[in-house]
Amino acid sequence: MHGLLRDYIRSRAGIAEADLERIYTCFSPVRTKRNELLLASGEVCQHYYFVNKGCIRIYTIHEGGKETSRFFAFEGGFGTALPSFIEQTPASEYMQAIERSELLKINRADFLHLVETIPAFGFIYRQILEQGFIMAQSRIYGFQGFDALEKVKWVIRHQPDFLLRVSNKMAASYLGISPSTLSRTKARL
Amino acid sequence: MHGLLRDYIRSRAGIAEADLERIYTCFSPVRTKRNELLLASGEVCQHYYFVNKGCIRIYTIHEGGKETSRFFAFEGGFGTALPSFIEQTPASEYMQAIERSELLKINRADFLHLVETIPAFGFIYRQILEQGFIMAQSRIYGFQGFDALEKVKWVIRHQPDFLLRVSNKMAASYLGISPSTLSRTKARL
DNA sequence: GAAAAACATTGACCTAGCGCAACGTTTTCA
DNA sequence: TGAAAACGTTGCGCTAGGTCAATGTTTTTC
Repeated sequence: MHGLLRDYIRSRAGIAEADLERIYTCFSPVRTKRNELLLASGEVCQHYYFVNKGCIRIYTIHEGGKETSRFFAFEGGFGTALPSFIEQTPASEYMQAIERSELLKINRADFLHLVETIPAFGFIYRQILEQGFIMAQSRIYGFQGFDALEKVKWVIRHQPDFLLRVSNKMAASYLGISPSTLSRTKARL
Repeated sequence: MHGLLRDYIRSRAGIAEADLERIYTCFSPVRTKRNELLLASGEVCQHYYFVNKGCIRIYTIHEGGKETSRFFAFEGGFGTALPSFIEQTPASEYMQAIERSELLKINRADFLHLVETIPAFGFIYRQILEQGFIMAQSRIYGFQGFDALEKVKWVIRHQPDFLLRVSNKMAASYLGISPSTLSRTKARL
């Protein structure tokens, strides 16, 4: 149950077995069906999720109903609606499991407590933030000035199975192009 | 000299006077002239900067010479080429003072040491990362689907003096539109 | 397992905004 | 302080990619 999580932590920081145990007990398993909503816009996010199996998507819906996908967490990744989770304000985003998934969730109080009392966990959280920051920046700024073809090539290079696991519509909204354009672009790869 | 920095820290975390002193001694003052380069692409970033007066810009140059501005730090803000600073890899970005500025800089070893030995400083760094992440996301994803006029209105609302302090060219490259389009857009506000 | 709903693909049309160029203004620096 | 370089603004033509709609395919639901 906690195998992937243990690997995640162990590979990033030295940690005592007792601390690992303490961490495990804070995470509880959740099973979802396909497209199950984990958080709706307007709610305050109370949990951080770790993906054992399946996939989480974070997205927003603009006026007019258009969706923008911000982030996907696959097996072995963490994900949450960070602004809401951190500041305990109503989320502007939605969070859903886009496949039948097995998740581990931890509530905010426990999470912050672990961050503050287990140095290795605090370190890992800092890493998550740093990496998230770096990834988001490189993806997004890299995209400035990319045309559709370059964006698609970029995602194929950096997340090879992304286009295979995610629907066209979601992938398009992640890349910031229309589904039609993504279709056309894939056709001429 | 350290007044702004003290305010910054004090307003974000309770901290002992002795720890504040320790922090000060790690920061050394730097004066720059207008457009002075602090870091060139390809170099490894060794310093974190705090802006006492003036402004720092982080930007990249694509093939073809086109610039993209990623981030501006004004008075009372922190800035660095984070990916390079964190991972000690050659930076893909440039960092410059775009005005005659007074900065405080701290080197990486001292910075990490403070993060690890002064809890309040570690907390503040985590806050910087969290806020940076949130800001970057909200700016960038908010822009998905914005047309030029909406982008300009957004920046006027969120950073009212931005367009006044930053050249058209830089502002345009920050908003992801061409200087011509920014000119035209401002003309019809 | 059949009807309905959502999705992918492709074609036709249209527009926001880009590149380029011209021209006036501001900044730089010797 | 004066020449040269950089910048801001505006006009013009072009194109990448958006919307809308039609058709076929997959998924959902009862």
